[in-house]
Amino acid sequence: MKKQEEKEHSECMGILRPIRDALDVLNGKWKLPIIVALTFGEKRFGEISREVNGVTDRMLSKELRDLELNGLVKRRVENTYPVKVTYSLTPHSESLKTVIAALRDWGLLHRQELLKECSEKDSIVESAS
Amino acid sequence: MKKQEEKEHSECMGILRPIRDALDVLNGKWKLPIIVALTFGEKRFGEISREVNGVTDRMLSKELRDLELNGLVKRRVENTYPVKVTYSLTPHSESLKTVIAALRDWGLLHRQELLKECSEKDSIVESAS
DNA sequence: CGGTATCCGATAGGATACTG
DNA sequence: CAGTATCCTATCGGATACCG
Repeated sequence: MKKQEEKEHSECMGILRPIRDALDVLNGKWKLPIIVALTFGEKRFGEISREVNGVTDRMLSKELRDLELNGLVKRRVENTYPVKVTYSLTPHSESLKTVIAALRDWGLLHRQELLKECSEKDSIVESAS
Repeated sequence: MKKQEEKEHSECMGILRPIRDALDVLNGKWKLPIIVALTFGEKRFGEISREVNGVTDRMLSKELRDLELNGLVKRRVENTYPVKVTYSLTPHSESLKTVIAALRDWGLLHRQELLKECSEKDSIVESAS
């Protein structure tokens, strides 16, 4: 039985790892907003900064580097003066769309569910009063 | 044109909110492991504690409360002595399975992609040496 | 058994100033 | 323009002790 439990555990880990990978790639306050901003076409640092409302240069810089390391964003530098840097989504980032759609759909469904629960609780409170 | 930009922004926010909701529900180091543990059937606090490797009582308690508030986990108390508390997944949590599957699939795909990029970089380094 | 209370270090992220 | 450096706060999560 010990063997069985260990097997169950390692199976869990194997299942969990790719899910964690995916969540980690999307996690953080600004990654999604940045990705969405870039879906409208390639943009320069300053443009993204203006379109993603509230992001600081520091965070934008950091998150863009993260996304680039994950192969979702391409950084291109033009050696003009001043330097012009443009960011764009990679082909690989296309594969994210299904995931994002799944998250969005569930997010909407979930909100409905919470409202439903809420109104059920309300009616219980009402009937108790 | 200002109007257009504002419209674009609010549309982004509308798209982003449910995605963030979904991500927030799954976020945290222990939520997924706990959910997976409970897919094998309803379990007691101590059982989950043992099966989810490395989690502390504090975190388990907190995350279970979070999951319950989000309507994904049901907490049932039996008034025996000592008290027996069992946790189980709700019907609503079933709807998560598609999302988790999407995340897992993409996580696996993404790992392949990173390996591919890596080997491409390697061959560039090799050809440069 | 099923937690809570307290403390602590690590990390995420914001504000501001500065640079090639 | 496209960032970096520095500092600061808040939240996350671990360790340990305790409780009904």
